[in-house]
Amino acid sequence: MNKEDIINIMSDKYAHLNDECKLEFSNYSQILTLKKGEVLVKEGQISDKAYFIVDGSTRAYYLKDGKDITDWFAFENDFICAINSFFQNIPSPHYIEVLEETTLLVISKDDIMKLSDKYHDYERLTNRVATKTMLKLQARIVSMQFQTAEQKYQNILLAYPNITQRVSLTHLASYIGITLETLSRIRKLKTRI
Amino acid sequence: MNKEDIINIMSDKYAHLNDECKLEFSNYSQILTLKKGEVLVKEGQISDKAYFIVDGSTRAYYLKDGKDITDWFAFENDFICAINSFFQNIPSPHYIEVLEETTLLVISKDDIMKLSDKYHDYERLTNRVATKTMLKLQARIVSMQFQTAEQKYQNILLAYPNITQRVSLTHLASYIGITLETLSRIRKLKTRI
DNA sequence: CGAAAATTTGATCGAAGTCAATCATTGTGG
DNA sequence: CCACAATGATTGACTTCGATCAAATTTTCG
Repeated sequence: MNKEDIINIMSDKYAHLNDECKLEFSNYSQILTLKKGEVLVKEGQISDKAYFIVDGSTRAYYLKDGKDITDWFAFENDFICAINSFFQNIPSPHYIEVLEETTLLVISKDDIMKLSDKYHDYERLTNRVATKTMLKLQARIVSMQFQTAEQKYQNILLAYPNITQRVSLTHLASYIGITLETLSRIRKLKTRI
Repeated sequence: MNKEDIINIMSDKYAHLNDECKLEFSNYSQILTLKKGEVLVKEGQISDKAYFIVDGSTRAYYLKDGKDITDWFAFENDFICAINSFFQNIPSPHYIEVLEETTLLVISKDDIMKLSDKYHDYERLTNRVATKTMLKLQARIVSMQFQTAEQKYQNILLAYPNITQRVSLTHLASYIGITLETLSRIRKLKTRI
């Protein structure tokens, strides 16, 4: 896929961009293809890049006391960045890695800021991305606070019906805030009933 | 305080607004003063209003199986709205109430959208509000996922050192996702040591 | 094919929840 | 301005869900 097509998808999904804005965005961004397991961001690094997933999947995770905890998945037509580092210019607590062969569009924060200052359309697009992310985080807090391990699992299946085919149960369990063992037991019960 | 002063504070805190934009915002917004316990939004209501707290405090909460769970506090110079209802035009799962005598600036979603479409400055301001909220939610997820009840309490004290003087322990406990009894026990230990 | 990674299964434990009974503080009407 | 009801906070006894630790089994892939 070429950059213009990708930017059109983005424009359709988030907010309309005028032609001049699209063109300039195209000039500022690069297409990147990575193999499974390759790393976009490492812990401790200050990352000023945002990634739009054209095809494939990625996850952000931390190592908390040696344990690998997935904090975010991003699939086709999603954005991902090292959220704390990107917005607060601090060392990233997250790693970001690619879960399969993945094609991305990369743009730097500087360029996003230039585009946002110059084009109202682009400011609107980043606003929509932030707002959608905000709503998703809000829903996740409700899920974490009120749901049992089993409800959390059912809930993620509703949002992403085929997620178990795309990510390992280890990553999925840590994402919904339960242990791998508990997830395994929940799944066992479900197939029985 | 008059509207112009309030809008200047908002412009300073979030993103600069030009004079024309400030003036128009002033025309679209209303000052409202409420007494302790008065309600801004009720569960089930579709709320299209955003509130900027000039002075006082508010909280958003749900009734989950009869239990009152605080989901958000807003103090001076914070925004608050019924986040799900406002952005997705659905019945609000939240109530929003005023915790003490509180002065607010109210603006409707329609007017926010008009201002955002017309003024790049205003779009930028709403973008900043969404981004800040997103980062706060993200931090809260990390806190909920990794911290013990005691760490959650220490954590909220770091962010809001005098929060226990402004909100009841009942509300605080539910906000950090622990029971009132557990919070009480944590506080007892701390004063002893 | 065989090693490494992922998942399942089992046994045990503990942090925090629940339920229940005071105790303390606050605010209002007589 | 006090009484006392209502609300908020503390304390205790007990329970539970899901974590942890450990081992076995299955899957993946070089």
